[in-house]
Amino acid sequence: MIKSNIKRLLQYRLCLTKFKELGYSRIFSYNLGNEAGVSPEQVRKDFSIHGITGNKKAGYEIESLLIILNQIFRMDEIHNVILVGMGHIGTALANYNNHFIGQNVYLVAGFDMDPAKQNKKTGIPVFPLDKLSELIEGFQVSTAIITVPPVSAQEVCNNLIDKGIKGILNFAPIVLKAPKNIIVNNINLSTEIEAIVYYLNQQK
Amino acid sequence: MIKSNIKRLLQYRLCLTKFKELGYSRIFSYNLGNEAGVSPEQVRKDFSIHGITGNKKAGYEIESLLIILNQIFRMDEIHNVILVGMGHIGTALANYNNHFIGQNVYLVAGFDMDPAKQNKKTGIPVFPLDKLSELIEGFQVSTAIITVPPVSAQEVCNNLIDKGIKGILNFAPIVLKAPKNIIVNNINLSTEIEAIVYYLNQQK
DNA sequence: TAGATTGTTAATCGATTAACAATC
DNA sequence: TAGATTGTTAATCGATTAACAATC
Repeated sequence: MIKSNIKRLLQYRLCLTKFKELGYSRIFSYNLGNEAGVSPEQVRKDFSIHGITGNKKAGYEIESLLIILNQIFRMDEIHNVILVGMGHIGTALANYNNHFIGQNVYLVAGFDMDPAKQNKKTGIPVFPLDKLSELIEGFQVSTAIITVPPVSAQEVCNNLIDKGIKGILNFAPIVLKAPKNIIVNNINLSTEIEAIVYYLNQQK
Repeated sequence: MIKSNIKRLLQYRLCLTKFKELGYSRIFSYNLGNEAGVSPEQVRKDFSIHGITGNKKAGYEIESLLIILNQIFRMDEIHNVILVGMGHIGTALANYNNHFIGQNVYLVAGFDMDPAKQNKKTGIPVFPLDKLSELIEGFQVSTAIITVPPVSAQEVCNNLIDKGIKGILNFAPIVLKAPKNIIVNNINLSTEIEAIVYYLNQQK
């Protein structure tokens, strides 16, 4: 499970980029918290955890904050990512190419067992699964996105780990089982909608 | 923010459906926890919170568990959902029609300001934004999905709330601001990948 | 019955919030 | 300087885990 603290830091980074584009050079915890939807104390605490300090009177300098955050998240290095399953969601992510994912994160290849999908025109080249090893090694990929149907997700997951993948973002609606040293982030889009429906009914 | 307890209950529901299809009629907290990736104690505790009880020796009956969960999440009623922004992600979700979202949750209409997107062939009809009121009222919609670019997301959000929407699933990479009575679930896909990259580097 | 499983209470853990001294 | 803001410590809150009596 991804820590809230980490998610918020990444959110702060987005907000800071926005403030920078608006021409700001310094910012207070209050402004950043307001933009990120959290309290100023939470912002300072989050920074404190990672040893990030500001200026007692003048808040934080946006530029240096961004540099520190980029270091924490290794955004100064290139991270190649692959995607398995060129269905609707997979194709959508591929069409963003490296735009949906952050700075210096690149979707270098897609995979699908269906030859028709392999010829499909998307933002990234699509290969059959027997090319996995070759491309993972060639592009030095350690992170993969799974967008296959739930029945085949665990099998694909095992296959990816076997080929050297260490981190997985899974969109298939099952909880993937993997060794503890593998980072698995399960996202279930239907659950996110159903939870909203639940809370709406709670209000009544 | 969605409680973990609620997310897990929805996950249990998926697992139970799977077990049912495999022909099982009863299940122990251990089996369910194993499938959902949590401890048996966590399963029992989650059930306990909602007053769900099993049988001291024979575990839980799958069929009645599913009935109770469906009641908790109002899955016996129809929930119509709309989607604003027919870009890559929006189109992908629309193409699933009501398959990506749960039982009795239907994507009834998409919206986009671009007339070209309005004619695009997708699983759902696409309208200009001035039809929002008409369709929200006609289909009695209270939940919307936002898949527009970040610059227009807050404006779309305000517009939706103004038209009577009470719950929002937001894929735009900003934290939407909304009154407390509005349920907002912000999902940032790039953050999910970047968090994995972070944890992978932590291991080194 | 004996053994296994539930349901709940208590203990622990972690995360958020509050408070406030330090200080720019 | 006075006032505002940070950074950290302590307090609170909530969620998870452990323990175990009840019991099928």
